[in-house]
Amino acid sequence: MQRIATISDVAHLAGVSIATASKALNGKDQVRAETRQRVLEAAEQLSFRPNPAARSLLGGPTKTVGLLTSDSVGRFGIPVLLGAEDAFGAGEMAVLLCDARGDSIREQHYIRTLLARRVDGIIVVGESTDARPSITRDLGVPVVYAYGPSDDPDDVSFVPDDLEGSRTAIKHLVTLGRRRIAHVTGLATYQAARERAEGAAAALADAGLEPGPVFWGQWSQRWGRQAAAMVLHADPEVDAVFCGSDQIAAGFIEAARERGRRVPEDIAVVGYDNWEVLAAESRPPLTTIDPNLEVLGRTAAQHLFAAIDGRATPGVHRMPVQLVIRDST
Amino acid sequence: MQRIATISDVAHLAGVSIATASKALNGKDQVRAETRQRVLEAAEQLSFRPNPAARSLLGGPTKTVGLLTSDSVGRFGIPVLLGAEDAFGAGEMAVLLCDARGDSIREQHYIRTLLARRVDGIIVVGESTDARPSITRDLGVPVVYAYGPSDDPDDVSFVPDDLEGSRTAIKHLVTLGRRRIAHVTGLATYQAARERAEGAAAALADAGLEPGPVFWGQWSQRWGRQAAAMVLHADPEVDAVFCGSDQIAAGFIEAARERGRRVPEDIAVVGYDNWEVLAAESRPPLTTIDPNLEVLGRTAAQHLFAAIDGRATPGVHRMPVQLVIRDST
DNA sequence: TACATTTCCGAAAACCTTTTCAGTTTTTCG
DNA sequence: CGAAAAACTGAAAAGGTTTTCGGAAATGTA
Repeated sequence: MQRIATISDVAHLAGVSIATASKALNGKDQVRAETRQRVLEAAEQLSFRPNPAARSLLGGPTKTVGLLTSDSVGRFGIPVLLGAEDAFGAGEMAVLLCDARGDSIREQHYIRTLLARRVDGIIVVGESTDARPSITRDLGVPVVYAYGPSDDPDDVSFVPDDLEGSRTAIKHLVTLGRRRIAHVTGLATYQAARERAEGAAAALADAGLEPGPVFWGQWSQRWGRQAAAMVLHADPEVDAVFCGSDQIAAGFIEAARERGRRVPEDIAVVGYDNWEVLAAESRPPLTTIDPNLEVLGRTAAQHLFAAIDGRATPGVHRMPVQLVIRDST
Repeated sequence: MQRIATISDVAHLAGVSIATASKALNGKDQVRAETRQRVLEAAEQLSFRPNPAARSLLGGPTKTVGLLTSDSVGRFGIPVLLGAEDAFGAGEMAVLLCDARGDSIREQHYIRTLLARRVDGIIVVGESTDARPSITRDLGVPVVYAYGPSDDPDDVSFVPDDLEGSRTAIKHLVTLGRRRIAHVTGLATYQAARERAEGAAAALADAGLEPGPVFWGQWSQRWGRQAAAMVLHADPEVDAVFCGSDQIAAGFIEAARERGRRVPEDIAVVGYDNWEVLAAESRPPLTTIDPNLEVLGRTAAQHLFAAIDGRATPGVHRMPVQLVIRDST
């Protein structure tokens, strides 16, 4: 087992004092270029990494951030988390992972733990796009909310732009010449469902079409199948359906096919989420809206950096989403 | 924002020396009960949390572990990671998350970072059950491998027992009276595919049946559909198929149905992984093997605790898996 | 050469906690 | 009561890094 090199090992190898070594390594300008070079080489040779504990003892940054997920990291949390981890890794930050499992007691506990460890900032990853209680007040460290925004508009939040996403989906269908467009989505208790329906209605109005019916249900394949029956019965002439999730869309396609409708010839289907396993594997592969969650996570992380630097950017930021065109339209 | 209390604040408030306060707080037995009480109250009042940085500087445990994933995008890593996080959280451990994205340079970098931060131990979460190079040598901290074992048998590794899982699947089919059992699975370059095929063959032999054909392909739904055609063509009398993954099984079921075979009446199907979205939503819902990944992760974490305590348990430990019976058999 | 600047370097303090060791007080026992 | 043992307390050091400040060396000026 190799002993981990300390700065005094480096200083000794370079033949300078500890103080000089520190200054050389941190880019202070009181060191001759040639001396600095020697120190840097010594550090390289010993693969020296400053001990963050010692550093933070001085009151400096700990180069550590907390990643607090409110619910056991679901399907949506993961990419956000990865994007954030990616950005932090590049910034020499270490990420402390805390999964509160939807338990607010546990969340409080984790927040205290994170503060005791003197994290420089916290990212809160939500489980849905519904607003969640702010934890920012009096915390003493910057907080950025990703996916699920804070209920305090002065906090910094990043959410996917579902309004724009659903507009894009509808516009795509209209461009293809579809005129009778239904919308099948999840529970209206979800902000995501409400916003997607709202965006869809707005886009239909823009196109001079009357808003089609909205079918609210579960976020499941089963509901997609049920809804197919309802939609086709309610309006046999329907030529397109915009689904609030890929799961719903996958169920819808399946049931529509069984009823003899060809996709996309008779009825075009657009999903939401771009959940690869469903969207790419369904038959035909699904046109869908990709919420770019990894980019969202990365962006949130970068803004946490900024906030740590004192350049916070309050507000709920809507991140662009993307239309992924496959064979279902 | 209030200044964070230090132990000397506590000592001062309680009217004792710093040393006494420390001993009282850490349960050392050289403090009179009444003194201890006073200190504890003072700590409570100031909501004092010891600074882990200062603590770790002394060479004591940092109460921090590294969670190194080679590819956490993979859906297998996630539950393992959650289980581990769960166990650590309960043990007052903080988890440093590092995602090397399958890049060994990056992995080296992260390992150095973790060491510089003086983690007490590291869990390495693999992306597949194939053995991966050991990082344990000369590291100076205990390492436990979860899901993907180390290639060094002296390391501590935890993997799902695919051999037993596939035996269970076959036994289940045999119990149901099925006799002509095919096996459709992924690429033979995967240890998982090889072991599952091996276990299946062994179980068939145990039952006095001749091993059916094995179809190697991709881990995809598409391959499942293709394979259905091949299997049904090769042996029209086949009455069961054991698939190496739920994706394959889902594809198989779909294609079999299209060819007029009823599941499970004409042909029973068992999947592998218990990937909820596929297994529970397919029609009919899939009987499948659940590898219990979250338990595996938790167990690995607990054994890391043990290893940190000096009670390592070398070897590759095969963790039990579970048959989940649904409607496809 | 003598002096004033400028440049560079190193000693030491500070950060917070734990632990050791020596000193002080209390208790026990003959 | 006196001595020995036990119980308790506090000063100080250690751990790795950054920063401040004073001093030394090098350079420029008279």
